[in-house]
Amino acid sequence: MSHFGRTGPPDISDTYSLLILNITFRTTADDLFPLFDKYGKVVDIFIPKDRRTGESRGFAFVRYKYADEASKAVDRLDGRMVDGREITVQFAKYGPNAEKIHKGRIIETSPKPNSRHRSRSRSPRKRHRDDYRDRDYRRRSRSRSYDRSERDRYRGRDRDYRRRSRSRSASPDNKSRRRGRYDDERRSRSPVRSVDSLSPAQHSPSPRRSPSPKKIISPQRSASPRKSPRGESPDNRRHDRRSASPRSVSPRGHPDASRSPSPRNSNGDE
DNA sequence: GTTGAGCGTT
Repeated sequence: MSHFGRTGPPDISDTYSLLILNITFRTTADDLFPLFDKYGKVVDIFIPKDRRTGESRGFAFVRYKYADEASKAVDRLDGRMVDGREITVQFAKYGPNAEKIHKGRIIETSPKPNSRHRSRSRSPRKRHRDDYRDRDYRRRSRSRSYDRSERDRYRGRDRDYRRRSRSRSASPDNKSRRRGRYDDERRSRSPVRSVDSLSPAQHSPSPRRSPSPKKIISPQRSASPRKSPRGESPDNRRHDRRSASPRSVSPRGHPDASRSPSPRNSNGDE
């Protein structure tokens, strides 16, 4: 059952490969096997997974032993609802090594080395989901050496690079525009570490909220530092830094109240 | 935890 795809290509000499598209990211070979096996002898089922996340990429390859059975499976299973999605079943056009395939069967061995490596003239794709992947990988790319070496090993396979070759080189405007909601979430909690990297001076409850850093000490504040119930909240501090105008904004909406406590203190107190 | 055009591994 689960042995599909784990032992490598068992026998591609006389098999007919079917490409299954639009399967869910949770669909496994075990889920597909009973379906396809009903229409013929299934030699192998392979679901390409992402090397980094290990998740399914959303399509699968089913290899039949006989062409007529494969053809029948295409006819019967194409458009079939699997796991809530309508799958697309068709004969594979390319082999594992970029061989040309006719009706799922390899009719040509790997192309000449000096010739064009990959004659896969595919229509331009958009790959918008690379955005999430890219940021996701960078996040867990703590060990770059592993990720790097892994990519090197698979260098030459455009399908491994097609997803990476698009971003990075895009204009900054484009990048910011293509950010999805996931990026927003990440940025939302980014400030957290910013606070962590702040200097200790900013960590302490900042009594200096007046525009004049020199005269930060106020007698009233020193005498009653607890006057403001939320004046020492870390969240408040962070908010102040962003607002850059803490005193101009009063919780009650009275700007005068902020400065009224000691208008002369600001200049006469020292 | 999410997503959705397409062609593949120990």
